Amino acid sequence: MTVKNVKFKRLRDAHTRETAEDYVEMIQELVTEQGEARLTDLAHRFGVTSVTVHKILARLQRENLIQSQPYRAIFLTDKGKKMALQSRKRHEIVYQFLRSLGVSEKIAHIDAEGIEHHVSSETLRLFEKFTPHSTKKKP
Amino acid sequence: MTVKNVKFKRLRDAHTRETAEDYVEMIQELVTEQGEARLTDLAHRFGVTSVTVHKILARLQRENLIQSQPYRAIFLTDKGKKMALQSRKRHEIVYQFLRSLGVSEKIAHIDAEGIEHHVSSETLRLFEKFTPHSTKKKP
DNA sequence: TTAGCATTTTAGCCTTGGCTAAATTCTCGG
DNA sequence: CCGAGAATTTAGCCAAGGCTAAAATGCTAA
Ligand SMILES: [Mn+2]
Ligand SMILES: [Mn+2]
Ligand SMILES: [Mn+2]
Ligand SMILES: [Mn+2]
Repeated sequence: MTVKNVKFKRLRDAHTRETAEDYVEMIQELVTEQGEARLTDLAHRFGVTSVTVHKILARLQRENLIQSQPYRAIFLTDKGKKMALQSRKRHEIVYQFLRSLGVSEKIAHIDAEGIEHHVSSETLRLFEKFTPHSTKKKP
Repeated sequence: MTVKNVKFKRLRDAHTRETAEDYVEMIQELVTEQGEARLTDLAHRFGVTSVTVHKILARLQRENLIQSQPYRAIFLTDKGKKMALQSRKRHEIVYQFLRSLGVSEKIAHIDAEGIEHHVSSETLRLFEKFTPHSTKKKP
């Protein structure tokens, strides 16, 4: 592997991580919203079948990101919680940065969902730096 | 597919589009640099085996993006050229925008390689708008 | 000219993320 | 309690993009 194609290696690795990041983020969201995440909720949110979700969850469990008993709800492990927190933070920074440029809410949501998996920490810091703080005052 | 999850737009489809974009872009680059693109060149540039390239090229030919005879060089079709041009333009805008924020060359190259596939035309226009023109003067 | 090296192709394997069909398990209203 | 409907799991299919091993083809230098 030459120095030139390191960037394509990163891209492939990013792809294998994207699914995990989106899933742990969504599981966290569901647990916060409604106390637990069910397979069916995930299928609805991602717009795929329950079978697809089931197989992805098997991988995430194998990778020690989630924990669940057969026919029961899904919860994040400590490792999963850590990834979810980082992913959510990254997602939010990218989204707010796009909004600050003037990207519409709808498009910012769509683009952030993809971009979030490809921003290095260096780029992320710069996105933060150039996002005006909202400094919302209490009314 | 509800309106809520359009943003998750079938990860697999997104990935197959990304591969096509990177390949036609690279083929165009090789044709410009050295008159033709060979399978081996692509394998070297992407850091994968020639077998992997061969299979991807079969798909691209099936999708009418490239054209080639057995054991000969690979060329873009008109459709492929169109995609390559758009991809190259997008790639360049993303790269220059990241550089203008202060992202290092190395990291900007890596991040642009991933981000380029996830920026809508709306976001792209705003990236352009906020990238200072280089206005390099002749010495 | 041709032998050997380089390139391309074929065969066959794997993992991931899609799907449908069907079996299993759970849960809740009557 | 119990059965129906909902949720989950299993089985089996597909395509894409990875790989190694080996066969086929192309090319060039001696
Ligand atoms: Mn996300
Ligand atoms: Mn995402
Ligand atoms: Mn590119
Ligand atoms: Mn790319």
